[in-house]
Amino acid sequence: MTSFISTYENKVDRKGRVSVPAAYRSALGTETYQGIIAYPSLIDGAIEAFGRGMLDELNRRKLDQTLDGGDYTQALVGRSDDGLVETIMAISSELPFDGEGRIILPARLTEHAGITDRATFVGRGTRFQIWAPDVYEKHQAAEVEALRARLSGGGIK
Amino acid sequence: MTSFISTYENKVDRKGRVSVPAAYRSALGTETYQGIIAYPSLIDGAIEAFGRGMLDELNRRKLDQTLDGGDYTQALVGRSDDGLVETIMAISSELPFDGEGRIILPARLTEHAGITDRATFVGRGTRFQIWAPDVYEKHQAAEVEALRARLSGGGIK
DNA sequence: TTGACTCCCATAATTACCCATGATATTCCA
DNA sequence: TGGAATATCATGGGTAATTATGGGAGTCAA
Repeated sequence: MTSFISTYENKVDRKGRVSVPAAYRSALGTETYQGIIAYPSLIDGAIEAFGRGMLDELNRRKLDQTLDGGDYTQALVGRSDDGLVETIMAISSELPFDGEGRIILPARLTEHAGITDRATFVGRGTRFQIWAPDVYEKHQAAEVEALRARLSGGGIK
Repeated sequence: MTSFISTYENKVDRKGRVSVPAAYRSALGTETYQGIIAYPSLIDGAIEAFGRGMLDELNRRKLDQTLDGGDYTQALVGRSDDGLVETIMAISSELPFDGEGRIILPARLTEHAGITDRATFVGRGTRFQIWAPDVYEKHQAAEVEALRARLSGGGIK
């Protein structure tokens, strides 16, 4: 199972290139396509990213579900109720690695995330995010604080 | 089931390496990945650690749950729970063993725990903690005292 | 030409890998 | 059963490989 964990802050050079952390690249190692899939987060001011394997898995399970449910129209024509997967496909970019494991972030994505010369890669298990460092720092502090409050309340062992 | 017990105090050398107690390593023996997962405790001034198997299990269950339920929204945008797994993934580090069963503690973690040249490994059953020896000593004394007070008061049945 | 992009090479810092040592344990066998 | 041979462990250090980063040369299209 590919698994993205930990956070890394890397530089974005003047050509717009940024190294994908080696740990993430090796997590993607088994995949044939050398690169990542990315799209602007629908919730956070960040970039969402994952491997092609994850994309295929999503499509496969979605197809299974529609076929098993007898919804052939949906399977063939590709229309679902919420259209989320189709929408994600539409707004996603394929970002191939160069020889050194770097990608070029399209302007559309850096603008959404407010990324200029530095980028923070944040592991989320099955996928990862790319943030502007200062934005992420605030977001993360709030996230941890909420979790800590919940833990001290005895919610998790 | 992997099970960590007892405490050990080991040296942190000038390269930042520290031996994981052999008893803990053999408890992890069945796992394919040779190393541990660690993150700063949200409650104590210590490092929390466990095997890779536990992390994968967390991820797998989360992914299956969201995809099998047809909840692509959660799988894609990551709001399938209140953020616990997401946050743990972000603040965790993957620490692989070298040939001698040592790990390198990232600065982020040693600073959180106040660890400099020595580290105390504390078994907690399914997981273990890493403390600065002097900090742990005080913490442990207080913990024992609280427990003693509770027991003598007849609070436990 | 001017960008935008890909491929290739260079480098400093970090990390991984290998071997060595002393201190404990453990095994073996006469 | 006593004691030597053998393992295991924590620790230290040297060296090769990897990583993140920067820049130049070549390609293609407008």
